[in-house]
Amino acid sequence: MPLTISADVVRMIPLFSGVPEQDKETLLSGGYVRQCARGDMLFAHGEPVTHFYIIISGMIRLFRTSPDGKEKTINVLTMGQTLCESEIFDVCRSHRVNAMPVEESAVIEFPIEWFKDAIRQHSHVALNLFSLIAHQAHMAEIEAEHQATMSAAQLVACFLQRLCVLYDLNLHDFELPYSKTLIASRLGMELETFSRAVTKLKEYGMSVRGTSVAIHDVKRLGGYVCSSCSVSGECEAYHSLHRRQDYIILHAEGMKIQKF
Amino acid sequence: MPLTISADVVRMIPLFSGVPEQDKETLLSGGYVRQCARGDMLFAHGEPVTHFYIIISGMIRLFRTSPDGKEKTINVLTMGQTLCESEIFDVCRSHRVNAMPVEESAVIEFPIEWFKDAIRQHSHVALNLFSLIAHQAHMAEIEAEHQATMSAAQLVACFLQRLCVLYDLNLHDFELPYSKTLIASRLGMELETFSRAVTKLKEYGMSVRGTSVAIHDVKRLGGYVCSSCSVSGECEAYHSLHRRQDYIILHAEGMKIQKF
DNA sequence: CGACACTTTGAAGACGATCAACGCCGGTGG
DNA sequence: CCACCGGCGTTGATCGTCTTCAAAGTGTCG
Repeated sequence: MPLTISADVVRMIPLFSGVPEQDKETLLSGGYVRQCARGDMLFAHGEPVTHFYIIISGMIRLFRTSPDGKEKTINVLTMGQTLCESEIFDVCRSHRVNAMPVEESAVIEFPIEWFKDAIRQHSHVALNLFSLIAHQAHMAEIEAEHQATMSAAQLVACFLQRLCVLYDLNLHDFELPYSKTLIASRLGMELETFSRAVTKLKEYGMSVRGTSVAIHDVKRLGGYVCSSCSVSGECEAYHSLHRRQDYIILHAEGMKIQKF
Repeated sequence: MPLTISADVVRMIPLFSGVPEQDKETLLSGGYVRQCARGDMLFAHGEPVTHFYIIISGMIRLFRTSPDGKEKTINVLTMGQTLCESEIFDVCRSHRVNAMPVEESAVIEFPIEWFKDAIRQHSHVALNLFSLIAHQAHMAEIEAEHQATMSAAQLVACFLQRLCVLYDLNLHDFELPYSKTLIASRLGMELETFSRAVTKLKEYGMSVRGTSVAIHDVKRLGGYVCSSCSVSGECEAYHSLHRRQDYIILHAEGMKIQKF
């Protein structure tokens, strides 16, 4: 059954940013709320794409399995974020990833045909979806570049600082939003490698105790660098605290120079 | 000055696929042809984004430079492909990459405001642009996953087979479209590593002599696997020869098992 | 023929994966 | 209350892979 979603949650949905309240209601009324327990599959790689999803609570992990049984986490999504943005437009109508809640979660699901029709009639949402996908493409490119050029320690330093931007956390003292095992998998490295990377980063002004992290010296860790001006180096630390995901650390410079 | 572009070239532009001839003409009339010599910069990382580009001849390399002076090639584009698809929508109005012709090239350039206006009036083009960006996002994700999970030899095997699909080459005998140095940089590895990877692949049914490559045994190299059905393994080799870029090798299975 | 760009090969070193052992903690059952 | 267990994370040792540096080989074009 359609269900009223708390206004706080609706405000967290980037897809709806700037969209008139009335349109949001119309759109939400076409969705059904689905609860999903930790470990259930929301959908699996290869299954036909039937819905578009908006997460309203919890945390969902996207991952792929390789033939030798290893799992690579593609991303971890939380409240307000969406699933299958580009899959619903793919000529090949099946899921490209597995989606599984890390913890008890709830999503709103929209039948794809209904949803495609809806965005045709709500151009503002279409535009948001467009910039969302454009942004994802950008981030994925950066990700690929990082994987190809950065050391494990750099990847970790970069990721943790981006986490702070994304979740609006206080750099100088925050809690990891999910387990180290999950972070390691997200970064495409082994848990042991992650653990050692963290140890290394302690020499660079970062302390970690369980899930509590404190980054004392941002600049020593590489600092925030806007992906668009990293060449000229005009970006300042904290440039990124505007909760803009496209500010990322492109190069943890200090670390590279000091070759730890 | 606006210039008439050969119909053959226009047919190669995915952005225009399915668009009425008349609309193509209208759109093209808003662009100016720009010649660009090998080694010139078409635009540089950090500069303001002023145009949208369609390549009409030659080959253009996108790359970024890290603070320690290393260059990472993001992609190599040829006739029919476009530049700055998502950059023109970015809130941060500056280039995210450097663009430099590998060889004498020509592009049509459109002032971004004019172009944005044009796609508003040509919904078919807008839709094409949308699916182009969605596809790029997908490929970038795959790329990041590959970088994180594949060995150098697997990356090379995968890349070469994708090249054949992309450029419609005969797997059993084709010429590399660009230098090994460029391919290595594109794959984020050193030239030496690339060279050794190729040597290794010779044991797996591939011969390379200069720029001539022949893949004798596709299945031994990992084969083509559709990214959407790789789990079930129902895809056949040659599944991908339909010149569909979204068919890629997700896992070079044989190679992994044989652990070369 | 020589200059130069491009590529290959070898040897040494850095880095990450893997395997194994152990510590820590929260929960369950006796 | 304690013993046991399983999930999670750390640490150490070893091994394979990729980078780096150095040298030599190949090819093309003037």
